[in-house]
Amino acid sequence: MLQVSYIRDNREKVLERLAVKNFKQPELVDEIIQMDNDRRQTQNRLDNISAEANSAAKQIGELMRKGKKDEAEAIKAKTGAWKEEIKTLGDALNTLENNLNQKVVLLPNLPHASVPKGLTPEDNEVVLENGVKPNLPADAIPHWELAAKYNLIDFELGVKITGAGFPVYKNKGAKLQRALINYFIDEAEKAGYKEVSVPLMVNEASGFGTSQLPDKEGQMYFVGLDNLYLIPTAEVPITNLYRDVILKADELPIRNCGHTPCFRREAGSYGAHVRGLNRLHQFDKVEIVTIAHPDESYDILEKMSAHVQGLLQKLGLPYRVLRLCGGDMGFGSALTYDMETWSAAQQRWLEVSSVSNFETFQSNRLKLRFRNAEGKTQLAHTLNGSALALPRIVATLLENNQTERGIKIPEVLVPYTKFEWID
RNA sequence: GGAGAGAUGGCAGAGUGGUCGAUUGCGGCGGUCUUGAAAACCGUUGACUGUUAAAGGUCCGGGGGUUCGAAUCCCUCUCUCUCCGCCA
Repeated sequence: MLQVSYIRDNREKVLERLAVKNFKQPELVDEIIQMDNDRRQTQNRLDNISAEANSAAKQIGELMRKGKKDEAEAIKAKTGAWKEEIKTLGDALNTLENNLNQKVVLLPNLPHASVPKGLTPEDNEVVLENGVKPNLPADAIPHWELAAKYNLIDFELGVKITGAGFPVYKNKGAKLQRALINYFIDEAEKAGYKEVSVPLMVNEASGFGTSQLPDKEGQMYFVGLDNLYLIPTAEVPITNLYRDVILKADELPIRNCGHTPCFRREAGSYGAHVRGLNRLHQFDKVEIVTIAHPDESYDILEKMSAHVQGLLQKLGLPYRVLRLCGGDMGFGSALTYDMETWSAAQQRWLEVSSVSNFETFQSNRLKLRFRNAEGKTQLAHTLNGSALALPRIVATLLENNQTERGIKIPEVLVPYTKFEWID
């Protein structure tokens, strides 16, 4: 959520930046400024009357104590009108604030200066490409066929017990999951991220804090009886650990990592591109989250990106890094890098990670602050990224590493899987 | 699920209608002392809003009410704890 004071002071810049994100309602900006003026005016009137009423109440108290009842009664007689006006103005202020908030929440974050203009994924900027795309034999098959051939994943069984998009992993397929999770966590810890294990359901306040709510209810599973949401990503609970917290400057940056399953309704998805592991309702992911000083957050974003790339390199997967264009970026992000691996059997890039700097967009909602050099509270920056999401990694590993003998497990994973081949 | 108790500043914990944004202790910060540290002593220490800076305003779990005046009284919601029951 943008800060109203910032919008007020930087109207032109806000409009210019929102245009990069192809924001459809630029008129909201002026509406918000106008509403904020009204709000401030009302607040001012309310404050003044409250001040009068407060001092009158004090006088009455004093007079009563001195036994000057008549004088006290005289002042009391005047308070009725104030009281009424305080009530009226208070209600008006409430309404104004609510209306204002409802509008502010509609504004996406302002994109960083380096974000390319553009509307669709085709407009994303390829930052770099790394690794060698394997030349598979002509009879190479996609991962869903490999999964069946080697009895690794049973999609139909998942449909029986839950529904489409909830696969059952079996045999070496299940072991590979566990190996990847442990490997990713170990690597994150080596890079300085402290592991946390967090709840898989969150309340509404948490959903709001990381900007899933309001508006993206439709993407999350909701447990109505208890008013809880299943997490679409560990970003939500891990970032919300620091909701309503004022940190010391020397505690920054705070780095956390965690593994969770993620639950996504993926309403509206369909077609060949969602086959197999390409798009699921439940999947496992290791997430890295950083709370950073604003001066450092972009350096840290690069480091987080480098960490993710390091994982892909060690796994021997060809990948590329995209700088998302304004139109393809998430609502709350200021700058996002997507990492995609090359799936050789499907002949397409698969997104396996997304690393973003949210600047103060989340922290303003979270009330996540730190005490700066002047001793004042200041909003921190929040960043997060997948390191990594499992299913498409599994898909790419299976497809790219298929040989006549079987599927070769990358060396770095062998200590975790305890086997070298799926055959 | 049943019964009871509770929610106050970073933490602990006072405060039951007025001078309370809130006693005190711990913690934090600054200082004295010390080669340095500890101890001791002195001072300081909530957030938001607002202003050039002040003043002022708001906040004692959330919301509503009573009153000239509410941390304090009333209603309501949420959460936490204890005991009982059930249970991985």
